[in-house]
Amino acid sequence: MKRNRSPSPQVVRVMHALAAEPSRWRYGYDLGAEVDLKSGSLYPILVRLADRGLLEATWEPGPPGKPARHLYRLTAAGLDQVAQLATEAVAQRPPVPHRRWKEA
Amino acid sequence: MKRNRSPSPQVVRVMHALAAEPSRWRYGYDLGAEVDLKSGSLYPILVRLADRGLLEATWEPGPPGKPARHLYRLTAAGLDQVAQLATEAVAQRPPVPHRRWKEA
DNA sequence: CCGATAACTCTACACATGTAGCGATAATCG
DNA sequence: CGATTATCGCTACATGTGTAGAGTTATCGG
Repeated sequence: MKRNRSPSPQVVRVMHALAAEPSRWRYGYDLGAEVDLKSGSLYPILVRLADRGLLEATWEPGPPGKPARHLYRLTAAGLDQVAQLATEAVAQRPPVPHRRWKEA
Repeated sequence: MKRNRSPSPQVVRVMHALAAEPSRWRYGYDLGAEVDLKSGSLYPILVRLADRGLLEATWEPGPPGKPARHLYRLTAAGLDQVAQLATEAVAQRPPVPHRRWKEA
């Protein structure tokens, strides 16, 4: 059965980092430093978010001797979701017994 | 003053590895495993040998996400030198008091 | 033969991406 | 509510190149 987990704190950190400047392309190494996640946690997260259509991805060729960079950016859907998250954060006060992430 | 050191055992190992199949292009990571040298020892050696004209180098583009490979191969001069080394190894028996590497 | 020092090797680190596999967590259904 | 199990996060490893800096070695001039 398909399950819909609510975004983990790690995912939220990544999305916020990307949302800070939504038009800018970011790459893993960079984001990992900012958000304090190791490659083994971060890359799977990025791939999953991209699979769900929340991120779009490209490659930046990269100078000889250094690997090409995999670039990511929020899609419209991704931005929406960040907004949603913020709304929920505000709504977290009232004792509406736990409501979670609802698929769009 | 410029000095002429005789090839270190590490350098000899690298040159022999390359001499095993002189027409084949090899790259650092690969050679490092074969010859058991870490990058920090190997790359400077390769660069120095290339500077002296004993190796020739190219780049192999490399798939996205992985760095381009820096390829190396012995030049004619390089092969010569390997031969020279072998000769000296044979000549090492007689007590000719230490003769070293003579510039071509 | 000896001392100055060029030349060298090695340990760390930085850059960059990604996978395998294990254990934790949480959504869904009975 | 409680068990099942999809989904997730994390550690470790693999691939690859290269530099900085510390310390070592050995060549050459005297």
